[in-house]
Amino acid sequence: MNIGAASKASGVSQRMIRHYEQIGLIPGAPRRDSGYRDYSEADVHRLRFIANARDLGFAISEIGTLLALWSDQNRASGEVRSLALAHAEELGRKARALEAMRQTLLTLAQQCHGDERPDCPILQRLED
Amino acid sequence: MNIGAASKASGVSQRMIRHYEQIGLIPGAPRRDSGYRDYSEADVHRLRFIANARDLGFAISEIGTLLALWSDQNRASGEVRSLALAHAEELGRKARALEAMRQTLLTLAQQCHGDERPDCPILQRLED
DNA sequence: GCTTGACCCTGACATGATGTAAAGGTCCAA
DNA sequence: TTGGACCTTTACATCATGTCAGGGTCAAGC
Repeated sequence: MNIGAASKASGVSQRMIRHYEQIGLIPGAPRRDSGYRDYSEADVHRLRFIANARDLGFAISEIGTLLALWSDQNRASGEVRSLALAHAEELGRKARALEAMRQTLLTLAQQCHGDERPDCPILQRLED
Repeated sequence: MNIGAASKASGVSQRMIRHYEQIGLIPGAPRRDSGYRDYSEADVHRLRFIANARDLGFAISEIGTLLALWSDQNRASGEVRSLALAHAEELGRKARALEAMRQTLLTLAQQCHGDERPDCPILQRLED
């Protein structure tokens, strides 16, 4: 399977497939005489795994660990679980930070009459 | 005032002050004979404005608009308000996306016994 | 006056994940 | 055989920020 087909089947862009190969996240695909990369179903499976992990917000480095655990038949599920929980906590931190910014903005916007007059509590707050 | 003092007074790193100057977010500071940049209180004031806006998650391009509105005595507060509300909505979108990822992970982690056994619903989910 | 340490300058490289574009080789069907 | 769709590598861009190197400046103390 060429990289284009592997990309379509996995949902990972060609650009990122090559990138993952370059940074060592996935092994280099075997090449045909033409130099074209050749992918198997198992490769596509792994790429889909990566895409799913990205969709859950895991960073590339974490995905490296997940891939290692995935292919380790003797893994302890506790390891995967604590990695997931740590990541969930990090996501929560980020979400709360964004939400706090949002609340601040909503509060300020509420205090702003928002008409033609130049007077504006939002700008005043940014000044302090 | 040298850039170091301006940085301390405003909370913006020297690196970022130079960067903001380079991308045109702030005007270039006047130079002494030595080539050192020289900052006024007004400059520090503007830098603090930028730092506050960054803390509220505004992107540089948005801050450019905010700075223009800030220095426009004839601005309509409605403009600032709608910019802030649009940004708040964007923050909400991001926060909700992170929260959804987090919930998915927590649900999966709950279904994972998390012990020495290799069986793990989290990895199974990533496979699909 | 000289040294020393703290400060400043520019330029470059790095991050993380991804897109895009250029310049060129390959494959297949008509 | 030709055209179009595909592949290759390389390089540059994004966004905000850090850090480092190699060099100039300033001020205080000797």
